[in-house]
Amino acid sequence: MIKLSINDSSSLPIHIQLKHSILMNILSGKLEAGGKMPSIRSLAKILKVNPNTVAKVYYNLEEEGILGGKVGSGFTIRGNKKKLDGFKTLLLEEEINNLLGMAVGLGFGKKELIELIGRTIENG
Amino acid sequence: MIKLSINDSSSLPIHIQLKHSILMNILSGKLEAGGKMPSIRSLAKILKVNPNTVAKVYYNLEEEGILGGKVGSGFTIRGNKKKLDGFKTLLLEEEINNLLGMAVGLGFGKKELIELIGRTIENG
DNA sequence: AAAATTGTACTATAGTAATAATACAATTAT
DNA sequence: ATAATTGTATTATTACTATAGTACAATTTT
Repeated sequence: MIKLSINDSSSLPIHIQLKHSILMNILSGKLEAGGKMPSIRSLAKILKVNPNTVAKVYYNLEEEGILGGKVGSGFTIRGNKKKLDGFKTLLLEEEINNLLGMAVGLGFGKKELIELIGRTIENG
Repeated sequence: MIKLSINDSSSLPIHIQLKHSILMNILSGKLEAGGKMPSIRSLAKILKVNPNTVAKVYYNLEEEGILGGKVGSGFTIRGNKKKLDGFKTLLLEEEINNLLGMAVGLGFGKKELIELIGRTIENG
């Protein structure tokens, strides 16, 4: 089941959030490779967002080879398992590095950080 | 030594990036509580950014009690060690939860994640 | 006292993001 | 065949971000 989210209070533009959200759904397998994406109009309606904005995201993902679109039949998720798996690892590593950068910047040591992460994972 | 950074290719607006950057400098102790901030004009010149944008960030941090400004003498970093430490932990926990959310969303297990983090920390 | 610096405030302009509305062509469903 | 759906494209409008320029009052420096 697809689950997309847009946060109004986020400072990130909607099309960036939506792209990220769609990517997450594809990479997690909620949207299967080869399967069909919701139509631009239907998705726009569900998310209460302008169709132009959804189209923009779809076009963008098409340029990156993640989606393929045809008039009349809609957008399809392009297989390319390798590329998708690459994205997956890349995305997570990027997030880990963000966390690491912040922790180091704030003066946390490695041990301290790992400990805090462990605690957070257990309590979450 | 203060070290601020603005990324042109980021989707986040400059004033958000700058606020975050300043906050990091304060929380890490690079900018001491009670110390003076660079003047709006000088900081704007250094970062090659409009003075209005810097002012906006300073006003914003003033509202949150992090900074205090006076005409003629400039902005000062409001002590409140407790509040600053609170911010520090909050910021890091938020980042950890971001990572966790993404990992879970992508289908990674706790063990898998901790292992990957550990490896990334060592290799970083 | 005079000059320089600083925060504060305002107007104007340009670019991007997002919305609204409409139209057309290709495909699918009936 | 006809109708409905879908991608594609365009124009207009609004809001936000950032810049540029100017001006004034309070403080600091000289």
